[in-house]
Amino acid sequence: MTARRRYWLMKSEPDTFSIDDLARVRVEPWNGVRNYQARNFMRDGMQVGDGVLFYHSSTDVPGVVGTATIASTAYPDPTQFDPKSDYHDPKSRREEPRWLLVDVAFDRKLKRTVSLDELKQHADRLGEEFALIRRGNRLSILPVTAAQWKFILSLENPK
DNA sequence: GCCAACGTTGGC
DNA sequence: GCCAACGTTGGC
Repeated sequence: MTARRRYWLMKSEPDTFSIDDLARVRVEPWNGVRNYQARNFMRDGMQVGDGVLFYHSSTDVPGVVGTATIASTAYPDPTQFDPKSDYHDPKSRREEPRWLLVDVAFDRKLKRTVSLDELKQHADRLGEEFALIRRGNRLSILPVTAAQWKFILSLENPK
């Protein structure tokens, strides 16, 4: 039985891990997520084969820069147990890991950045409830509908 | 660098 | 279980 393909948006700071980094390594364990809502999306929502909009945050022009594919279901994030890691969580126990990750595989880099600014200009098409374009949104993983996915990628090609 | 938004922590 | 203080995210 195959679940219908779902779509997600995943943020990354390009100084830390960019779309070019993903293009180089091809598959990356998406470690460091320390937010329960984002974790739950990985744990309860993601399936192998789901589509990912790769988003650059905290940069000159924040926006969608590429696509990727979910390459594993969720499993424990090893960095939570590493005292030397920035992502170390001393309260997490191996018998009951608090934080999970999924593997993300490179798909392609967009021909240009579809900027946050542009997405905001199309709020009517994306829907007011689309969390990315709402003020104060800090969630690093968000669900995207099939219609949003299609529309955002259509913006890649200028008219 | 500033600051609004908002999730988390901890005292009560 | 409330909520103030604190820390982090992320756009600008």
